[in-house]
Amino acid sequence: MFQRLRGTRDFYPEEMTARNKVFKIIRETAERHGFVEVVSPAIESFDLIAKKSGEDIKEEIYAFKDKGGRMICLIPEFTPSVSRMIANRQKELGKPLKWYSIPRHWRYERPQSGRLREFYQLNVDIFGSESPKADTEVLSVGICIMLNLGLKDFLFHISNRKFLQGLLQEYNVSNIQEAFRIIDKRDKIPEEEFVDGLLKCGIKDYDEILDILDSVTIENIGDFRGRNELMDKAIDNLIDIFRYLEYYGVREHCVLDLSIVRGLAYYTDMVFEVYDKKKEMRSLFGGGRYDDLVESFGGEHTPAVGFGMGDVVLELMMKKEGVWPEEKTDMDYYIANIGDVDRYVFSIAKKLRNKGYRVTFDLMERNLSNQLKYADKINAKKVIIVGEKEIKEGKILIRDMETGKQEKIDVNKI
RNA sequence: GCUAGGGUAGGGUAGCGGCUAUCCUAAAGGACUGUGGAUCCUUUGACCCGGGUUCGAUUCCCGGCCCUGGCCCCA
Repeated sequence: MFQRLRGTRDFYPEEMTARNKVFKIIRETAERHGFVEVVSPAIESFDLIAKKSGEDIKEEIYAFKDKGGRMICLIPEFTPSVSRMIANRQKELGKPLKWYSIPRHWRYERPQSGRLREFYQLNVDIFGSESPKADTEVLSVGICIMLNLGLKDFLFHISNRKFLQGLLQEYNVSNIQEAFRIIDKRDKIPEEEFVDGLLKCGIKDYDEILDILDSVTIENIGDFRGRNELMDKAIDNLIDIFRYLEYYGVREHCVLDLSIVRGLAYYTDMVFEVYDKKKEMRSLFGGGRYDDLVESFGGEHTPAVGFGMGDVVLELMMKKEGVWPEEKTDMDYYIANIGDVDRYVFSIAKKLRNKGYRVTFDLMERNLSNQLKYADKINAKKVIIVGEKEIKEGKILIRDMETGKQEKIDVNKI
C-alpha cells in the first residue's frame, strides 16, 4: 500500500463538498469587493523565488533540477509570481490592479498544527495605489471573508511600521531590523531574553518605548505628531485607515496595535495580523503594504498592499467555532429500475440532467431493495422508480426520500 | 535540524511473552424473487518495517519509517 507523502492531504468527496462551500464564499466575497482572479504556474525558476528570500530558502522549499538541468521549485508563496506577472505586462495593465488567487503552495517543513507541506493560500493584493483607501479595501475583504464564513472570534491588529521605525530612530537605535524582529517575538519569548535582545540592539530606554507601544490607541495617537517625518506619516496613514474602516462599518473588528511589526523585511508601511480575540491560537493570517517589492523584481515602482491566508489554520479555526460546513455529499435524483426498463432509465436521466439536476442510476444490477439502500447512502433527495408494471401504463413512481411519500406520475411529465 | 508521545482491518478500538487477536463501524450479499434508514445472518478485512532477546515476539529491547504535538523557522 502506498501512503500519502508527509504533510499532504487527500480530500474525499465529503470533505470536498465542505471545502468547495468555503472556497466559494471566499471567491464571492473577493469578487464583490471588485477583485478578479489570477492563476500562475505551480513551478517557477528557483532564481525567481531566491530573488526575494535569498539562496538559503533552498532548504525550506521543494527545489530540484528538471530534465534540462534548470533549477526549479514548487512555489512556496505567491508574491514572486504575481510580481513577475506585473513586471511582464507593466504597460498594458491598468492601475489599480485588484487581484486575488488561491494557489497551492509547497514548503519543505516539519508539519504541525496549522502547518502542512502542501496547502492552499488565498492571496489578495492591490497594486498601483498608495492610498490608505487601498489598505482599507484589503483589510475589508479580509474582515468580510471571516464574517461571511461565520467566524466571530477574531480581531485585526493593525499597525504601521514607520511609527516604530521613527520612534526607534528618536532613541538612536542602531539596528532597527533586528529590533523589529525582537519586538515581533515579544509574546513568544521569556521576558529576560526579550529585554536582553532589546539591549543588544541599542535600546536602553525600552521601558519608555514599550509603554508607548502598549498605551497608544487610535484615539490618542495624534498626540505623537510633530516628532519626526516617519511617525507623522504613519499617524496620518493609520488615522485615515481607521476612519475608512469606520465608514465601511467594520471598525469594530479592528484594533490599533503598534507592537505588530511582522518579522519580514519587505513590509514598508501598514502591517496587520489577525488573532482570535483572546490571542490563544497562533496568528490566523496577516499582511501589509510592500511598496518596493515589485520594483525589486524588475518592474516599475509599484505600490502594493495585500495579505495571504492559508487554508489550514482557517479550517482549524472554523472547526473550533463550529462553522465548518457539514461534510456530506448529496444527489438530486436516483433512478431505480425493476425489470427490463433500461431505455426509460436512460431517457429519464438525460431529461433530468438537461434540466440541471444531479442524477445517477444503478450500475450494479442490484435488486430494488439494495438500490434504495444505495440511494439512501448517497443522500438522494428523490428516487424515481421505473417498474415494468407501471411503465406499461406509461407511469413511474417518484419517492421523496425524506418523507417517504411516493406518488405515481405520467412518464411524459418528467 | 532538535524534542515529547504514539503506530492493531477502510475508520474507531480491546488485548496478551504462547488460545482461531476483541468489539463497534464500514463495504458486499442474504433473510425480504417490487420499496431505504431498523433487526438478524454470512462474507471481506489488521498487529508499520528490519534486527535482537527468547523454545516462541503483535507484546520486551534497539534502529528505521510514519503519525500527532512543541521548538527552530514561518514567505
